[in-house]
Amino acid sequence: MAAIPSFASPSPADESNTATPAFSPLYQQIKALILQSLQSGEWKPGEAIPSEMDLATRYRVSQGTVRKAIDELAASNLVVRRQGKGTFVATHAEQHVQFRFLKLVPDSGTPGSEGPAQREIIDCRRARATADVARALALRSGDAVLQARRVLSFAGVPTILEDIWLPAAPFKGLTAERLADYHGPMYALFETEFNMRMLRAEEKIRAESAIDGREQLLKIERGTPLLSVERIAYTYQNVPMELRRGYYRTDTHHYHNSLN
Amino acid sequence: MAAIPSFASPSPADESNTATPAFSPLYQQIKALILQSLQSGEWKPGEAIPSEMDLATRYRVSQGTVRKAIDELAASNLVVRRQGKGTFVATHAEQHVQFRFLKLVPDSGTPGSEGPAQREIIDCRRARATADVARALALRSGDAVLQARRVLSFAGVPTILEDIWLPAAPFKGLTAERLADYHGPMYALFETEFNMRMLRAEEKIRAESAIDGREQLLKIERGTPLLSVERIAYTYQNVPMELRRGYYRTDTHHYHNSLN
DNA sequence: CAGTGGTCTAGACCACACT
DNA sequence: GTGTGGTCTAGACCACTGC
Repeated sequence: MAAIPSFASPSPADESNTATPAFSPLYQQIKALILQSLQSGEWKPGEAIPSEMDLATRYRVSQGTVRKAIDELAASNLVVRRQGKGTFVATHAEQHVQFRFLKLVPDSGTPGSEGPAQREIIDCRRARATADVARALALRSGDAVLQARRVLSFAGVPTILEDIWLPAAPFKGLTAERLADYHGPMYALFETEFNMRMLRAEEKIRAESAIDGREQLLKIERGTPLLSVERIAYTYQNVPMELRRGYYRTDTHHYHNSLN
Repeated sequence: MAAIPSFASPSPADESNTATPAFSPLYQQIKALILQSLQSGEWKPGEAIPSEMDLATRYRVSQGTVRKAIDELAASNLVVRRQGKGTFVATHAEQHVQFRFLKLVPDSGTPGSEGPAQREIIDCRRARATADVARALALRSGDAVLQARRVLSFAGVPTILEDIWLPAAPFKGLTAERLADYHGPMYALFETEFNMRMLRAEEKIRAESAIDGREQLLKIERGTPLLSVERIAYTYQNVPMELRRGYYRTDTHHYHNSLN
C-alpha cells in the first residue's frame, strides 16, 4: 500500500453527518485489494494466490499485515490456507465441500455415508421473474430468469425437491439443455463456466405440507410435513445470484445446525 | 508459560500409536489456561478479565501470544472485547443477546420488533430420564432430571412450545417452583444461580404435524405443520447440559440461518 | 491524563510439503 | 534444501474509554 496512512476515503463532507469517522485499518485495505483480484479472476478457484511475502512486497506492507487480511478471507471461506503449500482460492468443486450449503444430513451415519447423490432435472426453462423472485434476486418483475426444478435422491430415495431461479443476464450462454445434462454439483458448474462464485447464503426455514404435486415428485403422501428452505446465495459485493426453494423430507434426514 | 517449549504433554508412550505428534502452540496452551479460569469462576459472566498485559506477565509470554488466545475465545463468543474498556466474560443476561440461541424471527420486522416475549410455564416437575433423554444428556436411563414445558408468545400469539430437560445433579437446588415463577431468560438464571454457562448448541430440525396436544397449547389446528427443533446445549468441555425440544409455528415466523 | 484493546512492523524460528 | 504458512517476540504507535 504505502499510500493512505491509516485513513481510508474519509470524504470530509461526510464526516459532518456520520457518527463514525470511517477509520479503516491497513489490513482491511489490503483485504479489499485481494478481494478485487479474486473477483476479477486474477486467481481462479482452486489455484494458489501469491505467497504472503510476495503480497507483502506487492502492497509494500509487512507480512503480518497481509497475514491478517488473509486470515479474515480464510475465516469467511473465500480462501483456504494449507501449511507448507500456500493459500488457495476456495472452490465448490472439491470432494469434501461438495455440499457446502446443504445442511440436511441422514439421521444415522455421517453426511457422506449414503454414497453420492443422484440428481434428476425435472424441468428447466427460461422464464420471467415474478414479483417475489425479482425481489429476492434484486431484479425487476418480468426480467429474464432461468428456472429449474430437480430432485435429489440418496440411496435411491427421493429426498429433496428444489426449485431454482437464476438471473439470465450473468449466466448468459447457460441453456436449459446444458443444465439438464449436467449431473455434478451445480455451484461447481457456475464457477468453471461462468466465473460465478457463491460465497455465502441466507436461508429461511419453515414447515409446510406436501401439496401442489410435490408429494408426487418426492413419492410421499399428500399433506406430509416438509421442511421448506428458501435460500438466497450471494456472490461478491453481496449481490444475490441464486434463489432456491428446497423441500426436504425429514423422516430419514434432518437439518443440522451448530450454534455458537 | 515459560515452561513447555512448544510441545504439550506428549507422553512418549502415546506417540507410537497416534498419527499426530500432538504439537500444541503456546497460544493454545494459554487459551486452555484462560479457559480454566473462566470455568472455575475466577472471572464471572459480565465481569472484565485481566488486561492483555497483565495476562502476558502472569503467563510469562508476550502480549501478542495472549492476544491470539483471546482472539479465539472471542471468536467462539466466550468473551467479548471492548476497545478502551477491556475484555469481558460473555453472558446471556444482556439485552442484545437475550435470545442468543433462538433463530426464529418474525417474517416482517426485525428480531426484537414484536416487543418482549411472554413466557408461560405450563408444567414443571422432577422426573427420570428416558432412554433418549439420557443419551442426549450423557446420563443413564432413570437418572433424575428436571422437566419443564412452556409456551413463548409474541405480541400475545403463542408461537413456541418447548419441552426442556435438565440433569438434576448440576442444578441441585433448582425447584419446579423456582422455575415456574421465573419469567426472564432461562440461560441467565442458569448463569447467576448455578454458575452454569451454555456455550454452544447443536440443533436438529424437522417438519412435523401438530399432534399430542401441542395443537391446543399453540392454539392451532390439529395436523398443522410445525418446525421441530431439538437442541442440545453444551457447557465447558463439551458437556451436554440441556435438552430442549421446541415446536415453532412458521406461519408468521421463520427460522433464519446464515451460511458461510 | 492513564489504561485498554487494535494496528503495524521487523525479525527469528518452527512445522510442513515438495523435490 | 527451499519455499510455504504458522508461531512468537519486542517495541512502537493509534483509537477508544473514562477519570
